[in-house]
Amino acid sequence: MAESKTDLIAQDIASKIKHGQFKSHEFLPSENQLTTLYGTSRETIRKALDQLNSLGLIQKIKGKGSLVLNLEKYSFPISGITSFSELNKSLGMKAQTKLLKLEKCDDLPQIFKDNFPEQDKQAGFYLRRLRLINGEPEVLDCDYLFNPPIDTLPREAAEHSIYEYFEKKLNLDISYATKTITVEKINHELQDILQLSNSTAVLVASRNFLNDTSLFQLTLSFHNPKKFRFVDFARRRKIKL
Amino acid sequence: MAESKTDLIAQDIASKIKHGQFKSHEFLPSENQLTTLYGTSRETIRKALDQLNSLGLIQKIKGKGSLVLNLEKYSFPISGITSFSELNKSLGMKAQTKLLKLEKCDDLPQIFKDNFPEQDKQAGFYLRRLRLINGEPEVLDCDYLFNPPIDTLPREAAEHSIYEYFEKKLNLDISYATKTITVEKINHELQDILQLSNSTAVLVASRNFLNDTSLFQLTLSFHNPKKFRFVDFARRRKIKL
DNA sequence: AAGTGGTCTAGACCACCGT
DNA sequence: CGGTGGTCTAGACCACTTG
Repeated sequence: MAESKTDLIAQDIASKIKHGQFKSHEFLPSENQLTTLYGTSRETIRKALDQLNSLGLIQKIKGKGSLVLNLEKYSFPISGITSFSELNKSLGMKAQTKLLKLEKCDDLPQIFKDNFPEQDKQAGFYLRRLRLINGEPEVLDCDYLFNPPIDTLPREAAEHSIYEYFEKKLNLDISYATKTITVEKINHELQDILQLSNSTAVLVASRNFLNDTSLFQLTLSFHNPKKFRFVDFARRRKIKL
Repeated sequence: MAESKTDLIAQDIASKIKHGQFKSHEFLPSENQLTTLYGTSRETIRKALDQLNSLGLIQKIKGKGSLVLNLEKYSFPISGITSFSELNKSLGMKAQTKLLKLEKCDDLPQIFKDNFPEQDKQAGFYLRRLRLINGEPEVLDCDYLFNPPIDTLPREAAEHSIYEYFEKKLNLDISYATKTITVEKINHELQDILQLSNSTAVLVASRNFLNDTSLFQLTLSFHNPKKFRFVDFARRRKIKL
C-alpha cells in the first residue's frame, strides 16, 4: 500500500495550503520550480496538481500559474466517499456516535429492499448508528454490510470507524459509490429517533463498491432537514454524455 | 478552442460505451491496443481513460483491464456544472422552460443578498425561469448574471440556453462552481409559482466562476421536494484534507 | 523574449493477474 | 510466463501572459 510519489506531493501541497504556507489568491511555485523542489519530473508534478485542481484547492491559469483558491469561507466540499468519523476528524466537529443496532442477517431488512429494489437476497450485517452534534440527533445512518467480503464486524469497529476497520484490518479496497439525495416521508420510529416534528427527512442513499466492482455496502442516511447541508465543488466537464 | 487528442479519445470511447459498442461488464481493449487503435502514446490513452474513470464510466483493475460499468440502471450522475438545456438534451426529457423575468439591475435583488451574504453590490441581470416537466412545475431557477463580463443578454438566449450563449457568443471560459443543497422555507410567491402545498423546497445554491476565478453567476434553484433527486458518482480519494 | 501551463511522446520499470 | 494496468522520466513543441 505504498503511496506514490504523485500522491505524496499532492498531500504535501494540500497540507501546506491548509496550514497557510501557500496562501489563498497567491500562486504556487511554478511547475518547473516544483520539479526541483520535489526532485521529480514535470509530468509527476502535473499529476499531483491535477488532484488539487479537481478537488477545488487550486485553479490553473495558462501563462500565469496555479492560483490557490479559498473555499473555506463558505465551507468546503463534503462529497466523495468519506466516512462520518473521517469528517468528524478533519472538521473538528464535536460529534458523537450512538450504536443503536448491530445484528447478523440472512437477508436484507425491508427498509433496504424498499430503497434498493434491484438487490437480491444476501447475508450480512445490519447496522444502525445515530450521529449527534452538540447532543442533538443529526443523522441516522443505516448500513447493510454484505457477508462476503465482511464476515465479522466487532462492536468496537462499529462504534469507531467501520471504514478504518475495512481498509486496515480486512484490507478491502474501497473504490467508488453511487449516491442519490431525495426528500422522503419517514415513519414514526425514525421520526422519534431523529426527534423530528414533521415526518419528512432528507435521505442520502448510496451503494458502495470495491475496486473489483463488487458491492459491499448499502447505506441509508436520514438527515434532519433543518440541519442538512450538502456542499459540492464541480468543474465544467468537456465530455458530453 | 481545438479539442486535444486526449479529449477526443475520451469522447469517442464514451460515445462507444453509450451506443453499446463497448458493453457493460466487458473490458475495453487494453491500453496497448488502444495506442495502436488511436495512433497515440500510452500516456495519452491513460489520460483519456482517467476522464472516463472519474466520471464512473469505467473501472480500471490492475492486471486485468478497464471494465465498463453500467450506471444507467439507477440513472447516471447529474453533478458537475451542467445547464438545464444540456441535461434536457442528453436525457431526452420532455421539458419546457418558461421565462418569468429578465431585467437589468444596478444591485442584487434581496433574495440573492439573503443567500450570498458575502456578495457586494454589483450590476447585472436578474433572470427567473420556471422549468416544467410534463406540464408540471419542477424547478424555479433564479439567476443573477454580473455585468462585467455579461453586458447584454438577449431574450432569446435566456429562453434557450444561456450557457451556450456565454460560451459560444461571449467566449466566456466557464470553469467551476461551488454548490450547496439545503431544505428551506419559501414564501407564498414561490409556493404559488411551484404549485406547492407546503412551504418547503429544496434549494440548490451555486456560485459559478470563470477560468480566471472571477464570479459571473449566482444561481438559486428551488425544487419541488417531492420530485427532487440528485444523483452523484464519487470515488474514494487518497487526499485527506 | 522569457516564463508559464497544456499537450504529447517513447521508453522504462514495477505490481498484479492469469495460464 | 506474458499481458495488463500503475508509475515515472526527460524531452519536445505549443499557446498564453507579461514585460
